[in-house]
Amino acid sequence: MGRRNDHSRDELRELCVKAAGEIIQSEGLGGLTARKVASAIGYSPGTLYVAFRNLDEIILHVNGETLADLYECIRLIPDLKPDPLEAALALANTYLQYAVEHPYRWRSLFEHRLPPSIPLPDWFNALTTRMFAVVAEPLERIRPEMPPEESLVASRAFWSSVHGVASLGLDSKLEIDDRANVHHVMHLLVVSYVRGLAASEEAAT
Amino acid sequence: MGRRNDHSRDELRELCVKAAGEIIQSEGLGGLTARKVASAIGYSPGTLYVAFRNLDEIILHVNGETLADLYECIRLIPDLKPDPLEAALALANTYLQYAVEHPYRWRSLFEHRLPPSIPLPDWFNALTTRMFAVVAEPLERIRPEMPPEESLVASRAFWSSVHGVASLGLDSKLEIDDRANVHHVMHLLVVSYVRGLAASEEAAT
DNA sequence: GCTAGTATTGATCAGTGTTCGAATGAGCCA
DNA sequence: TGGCTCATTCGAACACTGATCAATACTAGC
Repeated sequence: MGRRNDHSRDELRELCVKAAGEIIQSEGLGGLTARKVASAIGYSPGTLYVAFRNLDEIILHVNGETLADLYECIRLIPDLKPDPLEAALALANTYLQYAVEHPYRWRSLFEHRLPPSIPLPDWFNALTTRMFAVVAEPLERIRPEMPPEESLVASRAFWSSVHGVASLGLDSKLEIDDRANVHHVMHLLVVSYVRGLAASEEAAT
Repeated sequence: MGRRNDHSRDELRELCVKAAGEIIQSEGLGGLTARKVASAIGYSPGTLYVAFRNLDEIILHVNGETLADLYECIRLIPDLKPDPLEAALALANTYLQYAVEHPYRWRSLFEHRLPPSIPLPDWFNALTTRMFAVVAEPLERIRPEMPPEESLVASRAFWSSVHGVASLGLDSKLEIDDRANVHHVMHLLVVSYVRGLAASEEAAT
């Protein structure tokens, strides 16, 4: 064939990301292949590589959408829950729920890794930062005197640990019976962490 | 060639796991291929498949060794640190240190995933359980009245959250400047969690 | 020295990401 | 309308992957 011009380059990129997202959603990151994406959008494999440098770049955009999606799920929580502990619990539960409902998309966020030399692009990191900001807000309400550096650390500690529980829990690496218990573990983590954070006037070493 | 009988089947398995472990250690899970393992032990690719069902099985054994290794690093900590908070800090720091020092081996523990239908073998799960037991002990000292189910949950919450911080931190997904700050985040997590756990007489919902 | 049987091989298969020369057809100008 | 140009698209090809299995080379027993 030759020039069809059915889609502009930007439309092509969008098509690729959409198709790749659907494949990841239903088959997982491991089920994603260049040929599948190509055939899903009705182009040949070679065409993917004029729209993106490689498959990694496509996956990165899918993950970006997932991050944005997750952000939408949590962004309003701090406003809806005046009580910091309740807000923290809602954030953690929403995260866990998202992971349960979109297991493959969520996993792709952590399964996918760029070659060690290549750093994540700025637009991607911005999505992460924005998310931490949502989490930081209720924690700051717990200890208003906390300096900004400290709140940064507190939000990272909180969000990573919530992620850790979700991650090991849903991978059944917790050696704990059923799924309900993952929620139990999450609850204990959040309650303890928030209570401990509130109790410590000086948290640094 | 034909029958060489240089090694018994068990020796062959050991050789494979050793070679695979070294490849993972230096090139990561992604750098592991059946052909590399075969050439490292001086056999042809086909021979791997008489010793193991597939590559996954080899990786599982490498991960098992890593888990055992990590266990050796932490097992004595509760005895050496009578103070529960100090023990918890030492456990978390040792975990983080292990992850920093053996990044590829450690990552392989979580990067590798069996097909969804196939559960982890019992001998592997036993290694995980054994590890949680070490972690549970200092936490029980914090709240001696805690029933066994509760201590199970508490140790899972603790260890998963420590893992979460290490995992996101070392993947530079924390959006935080330098590596020293990962330790800072870990410290805050442990101090807060332990303090909060101590404070809560009733932790369940 | 022969034979039986097994340990080992390596060519082979179907798949992967990625590349690039070749083919096509849209848009432009005479 | 005819012809030209060149961006766009294709798909064969490359080097690789995990896994299989008929053929082979060897050891052990007699």
